[in-house]
Amino acid sequence: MLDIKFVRENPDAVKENIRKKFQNAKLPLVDEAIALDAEKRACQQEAEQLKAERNRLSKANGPLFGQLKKCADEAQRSEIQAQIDANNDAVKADADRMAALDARAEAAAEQLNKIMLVIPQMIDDAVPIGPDDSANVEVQRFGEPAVPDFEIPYHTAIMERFDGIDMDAAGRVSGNGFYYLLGDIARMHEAVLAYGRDFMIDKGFTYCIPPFMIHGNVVEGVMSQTDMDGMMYKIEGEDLYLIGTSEHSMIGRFIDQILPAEKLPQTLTSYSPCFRKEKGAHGIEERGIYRIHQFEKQEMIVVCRPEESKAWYDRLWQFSVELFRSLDIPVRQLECCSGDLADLKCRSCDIEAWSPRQQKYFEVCSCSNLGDAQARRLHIRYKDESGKMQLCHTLNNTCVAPPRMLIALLENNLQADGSVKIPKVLQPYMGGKEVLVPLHD
RNA sequence: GCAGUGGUAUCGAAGUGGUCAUAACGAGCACGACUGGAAAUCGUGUUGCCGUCAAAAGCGGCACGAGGGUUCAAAUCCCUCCCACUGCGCCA
Repeated sequence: MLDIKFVRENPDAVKENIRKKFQNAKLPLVDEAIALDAEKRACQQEAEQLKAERNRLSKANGPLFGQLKKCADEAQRSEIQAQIDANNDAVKADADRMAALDARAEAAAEQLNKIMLVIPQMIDDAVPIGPDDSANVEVQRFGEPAVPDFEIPYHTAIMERFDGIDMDAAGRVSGNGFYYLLGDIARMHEAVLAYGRDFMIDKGFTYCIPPFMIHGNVVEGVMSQTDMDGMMYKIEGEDLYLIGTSEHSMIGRFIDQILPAEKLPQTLTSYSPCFRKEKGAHGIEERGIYRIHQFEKQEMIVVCRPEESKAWYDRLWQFSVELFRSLDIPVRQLECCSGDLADLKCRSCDIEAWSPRQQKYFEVCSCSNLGDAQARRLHIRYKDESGKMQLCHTLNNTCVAPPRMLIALLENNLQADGSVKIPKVLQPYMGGKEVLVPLHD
């Protein structure tokens, strides 16, 4: 969501940004937006002049009615009454024109808003240019991606050795995309979450458990229309959506708020289940608990001053790297290219964990700087030292999403004998266990 | 879920169709005066959005929980919805 004033003054930059994102079909929207904006303002200006006149005449009637009540003289009374009638007639004369102008301005504003929701956010200079995810750029690796000399089974197969998963029952009960986790595997799931939570608390973040359902206007504020259609589950008959990530309710928390400057930055780590339709995403490597309709996640979000968001972005993704390295999981940072970047984002990168089975990296965290896009839609502002209102910037990053991260954890800690080492930092959350021994083959 | 009460600026609160709603009154906050310094006291200031403007000032429009309606004119009357509090009911 860009500022229409910015679009008006920098149409070429906005178009260039659209080209960089390989969305040339949207190029005409820029001129359409500018035309609609001009139409809106012209109608608004004329309507406001008429309203000013109406207000003046109506206000003048007030004292006249007062005089009318007090006055006994018949001649004077009819004179006052004539004046009132003249005022009323003058107001009525312009009523139709005013209504028409209002309607035109409103129609233009509505259409303009639709377009503005679709014009992408200006991307950060650091974003590599490319058409789709194939052009994403590996920036850095952390840890040695080891390949063991024994075979690593698919993650559901590993879990089954511990009687840790029941996909069949989940299918019967809820359909494709759900899971039952059991025993030590379920406990490990919670251990990872709890560890992630404490990790972020140690970084100074405030732990939060948010609402898991939110109103439609909040959903529209935090994500683009296309993302919304492909992700969000709506509650029938209510203005409520199941959240796709706690980012939605966490950023929504600041809707219509003017934050005192000293309350920034807001740094929060939130737990929630996440519900996603995952429309159209299927494949051989997406079975099991890799891509599901419901999972749990520890998230981190930051609301800060505009000039601080770039620094926070770097800090946030580094937290993810540090967390995964503390669990001995090799990771890499993958910078999202312009074409793969969601329309609301200025910059985004994934932290990917090493899969020794596939011998490649797969996404476990996603870190994004939304700039002022969410703040503009949700009216999240702060008053700076000079008393001026400013939009905040918002950022979010996965701390840990256990079902998917369990895949990395199990694969990277699997031993030749089928047991799974429990990383030291997780042991306190696993009742002190150092290793999980399979119950059967 | 039912009933009652309420929602006005940073907070409390007055205002029940016009004749000072940006909003009385009280508090808070900021600045100034007084003081050796402070308290107290006195004075001044203190909503946001949009438009106009290069910008500021100024001017105009909009906003009294949200959205509609009646009217020349709505915080005030009517309708729908939301939220909070209290009581009852139900329920982890």
